[in-house]
Amino acid sequence: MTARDDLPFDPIAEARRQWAAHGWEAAADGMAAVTSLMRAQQIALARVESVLRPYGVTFARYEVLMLLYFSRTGSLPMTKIGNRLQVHATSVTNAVDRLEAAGLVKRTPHPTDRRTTLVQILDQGRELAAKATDDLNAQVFTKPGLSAESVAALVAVLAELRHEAGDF
Amino acid sequence: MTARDDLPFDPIAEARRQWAAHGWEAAADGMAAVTSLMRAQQIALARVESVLRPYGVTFARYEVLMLLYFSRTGSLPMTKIGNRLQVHATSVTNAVDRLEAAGLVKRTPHPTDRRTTLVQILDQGRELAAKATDDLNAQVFTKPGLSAESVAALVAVLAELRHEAGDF
DNA sequence: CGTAGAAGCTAGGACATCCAACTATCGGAT
DNA sequence: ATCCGATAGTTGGATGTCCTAGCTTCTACG
Repeated sequence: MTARDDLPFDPIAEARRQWAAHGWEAAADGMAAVTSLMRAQQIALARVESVLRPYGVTFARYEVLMLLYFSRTGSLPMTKIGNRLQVHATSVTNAVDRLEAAGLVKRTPHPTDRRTTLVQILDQGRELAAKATDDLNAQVFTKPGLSAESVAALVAVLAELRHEAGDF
Repeated sequence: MTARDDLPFDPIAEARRQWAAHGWEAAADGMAAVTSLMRAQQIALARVESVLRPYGVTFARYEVLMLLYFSRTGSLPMTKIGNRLQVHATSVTNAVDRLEAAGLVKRTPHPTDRRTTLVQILDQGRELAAKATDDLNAQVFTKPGLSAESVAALVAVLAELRHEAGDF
C-alpha cells in the first residue's frame, strides 16, 4: 500500500491554500469542490468494486443489471440503458458484451424496429443482482461513512449540480 | 449526443424509489449518495477535460504538473506524487511518461537514494500549468454550477467522507 | 415513392486506473 | 558484516470511458 498511506494533512486543503496564495481566490473553492469530487468518487468506487469483485462484475455492469432487474419486462434497448446511466453507447456495448459472455443477460432483436437491440436479463442475472445488492447494501450503502444528515445533504447538492448540468 | 439527452426525471431518485420498494430502505440513501457521486464526478471530469484538451493534457497529468508547480524545488519523487494524488504508482509512471514525452517534465535520479526517481518540472511545463490553470479557473472553477454555500457544504461533506476513509 | 437525414449499434483507437509480478536498492536485525 | 524484509519504480494484462467512423434501418419531406 505504499501509494495509499495516510497523509499528515489534507492535500485538497493544501491545494486550496496554494490557489489563494497565487491570487486565484475566486476559483479556490470551485477547485476544491471538483478535486474533492474526484477523490470521493475514487474512494466510493473502490469500496463498491471490492464488494462486487467476488461476483465477477464491475459497478458499470452491476448498474446495467439493476436497470434490467427493475424494468417491467426485464429487457431494455441498448440506447435506453445508455440514457439512464448517462454513458456512451459504446460503453453499453462493452458492458453488455461482458454480461452476455457471463450468461447474465442476452441480446434479442426488437420486434418491430430492426435497428434496436433489446437486452434481456436472465435468471442467473437476476440471482446475481439480488445477491450482490444484499452484499452492497450491507457492506457499503448502509454505512457510507457519513451521518444520515450529511448523506442527505450530499445527495441534495449533487442533484443540484447534476440538474444544472442537464443530467435530468 | 444520442446517449446524453435530458431525461424527464432523475434516474437516481427513481433508483432510490426502487430500493425502498424492494425493502432496502436502510440502504437507499447510501445507494443514492454513491451513485450521485459517480455521476457528478463524470460531469465535472468532462467539463475539466474539455478545457484541458487544447493543452494536450488530461486532468490526471494536470494534477501531477500542479503538484510540481507548487513544490519548492520543482521536483518530487514518484512515490510522493502517488501519495498526494492517491493513485497507484503505475498511474504515476503512466502520467509521467506522457508528460516527459511532451517535454513538460523530466526524470532525474535522486542524489542519495538510487531507488527513487525525481520528477522535475520544466519551463514549458510551468508555462502550460499557468495557462491551463487560468483557463480552468475562468471556465470551470469560478462557476461550478452551484451556489457558494452549496460548494462549501459539498467540500465539507466530502472532506468528512475522505477523512473517514483514511484519505488523510 | 425515393432520397436525405436521423437513429441504433458496433469496431478500432486513445487514455487512465487498478492489480500482480519483477527488478533494483535500502536498511535494520542478528 | 550479512541477509531478509521493506521500498521505489516499471512492465504487462484487464477493464471502463470516450471519440471517430461506419453500417444498417427508419422516417419524414419533397
